[in-house]
Amino acid sequence: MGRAPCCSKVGLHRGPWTPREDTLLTKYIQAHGEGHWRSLPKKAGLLRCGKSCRLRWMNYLRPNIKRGNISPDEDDLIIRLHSLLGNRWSLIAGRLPGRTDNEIKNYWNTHLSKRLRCQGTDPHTHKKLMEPVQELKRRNNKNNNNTTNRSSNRKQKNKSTANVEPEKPKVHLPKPIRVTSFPLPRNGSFECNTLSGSSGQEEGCFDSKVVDIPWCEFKDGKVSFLVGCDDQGLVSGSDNLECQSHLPTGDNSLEKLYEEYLELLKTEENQVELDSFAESLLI
DNA sequence: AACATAGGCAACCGCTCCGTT
DNA sequence: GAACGGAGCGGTTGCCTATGT
Repeated sequence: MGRAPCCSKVGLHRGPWTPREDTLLTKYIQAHGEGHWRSLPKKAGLLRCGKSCRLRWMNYLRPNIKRGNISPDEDDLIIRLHSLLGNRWSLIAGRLPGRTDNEIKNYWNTHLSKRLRCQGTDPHTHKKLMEPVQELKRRNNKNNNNTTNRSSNRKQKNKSTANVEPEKPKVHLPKPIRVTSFPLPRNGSFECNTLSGSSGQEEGCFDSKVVDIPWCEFKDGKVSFLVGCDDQGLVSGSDNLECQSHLPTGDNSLEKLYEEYLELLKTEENQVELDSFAESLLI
């Protein structure tokens, strides 16, 4: 099913955004709301592709975006979520208030995967490696790897990993349910008072009619939730349609969320539930 | 001080999903 | 059911900065 590119690339700006472009985009969205990305640039007076506008807004201009300073708690949560969900950055980001999928993806690739390797854990499978990989000192491969440019270096890196690990068959994982006509900010707030779409309002949340429940499944007439949908802000339970799923946004609440998550992981029963849920996502 | 290289991150690309016609 | 368009996602790239020699 071929399709035309999302926009004509002729005459469009690319590369880093200027403050002026940021302002134009922000003002337009403040006035007209998100969505209609394809037509937005023209209306906003931007010479940008709609996708580019969307990305810029989602990752940098949205309100309540946290930048940098990922806390150790967040680190740990990312690692645990990755072990459950794999590279499904948007889902992981959805559990971390104020964080974007792009930021988490970058952070994973540049920090966490290395750290895991150093700790003797395979960052892909989260299983123990035979022996921990020594932390690579800067430029320690100068003698071993005489690549002169970055991209070939990267390609080399990819090749070498491909040699180590058998190539995984491409599996198309199910996406989270999108029952929305309005894009929900993924910075931690989503609402699901009921699945019929009536929404509670939370301070700081966008006005939304959205139910975006990445970790819930319908099975045998029951609805099961994993994280973020029960009255503790975390996991589990069936027949829990009246879930309170407001993810906390404050520092303490993130801590609380994390503690509850750990608590959940401690119990074998819940671990099984988490595992089976994760499996259900992968099938 | 100058250069080479690795690290980090913003942005792009291509693909898939979903809703509409 | 097919075609199409909008939107979202994950992988990859390219540029700037930091650091080592």
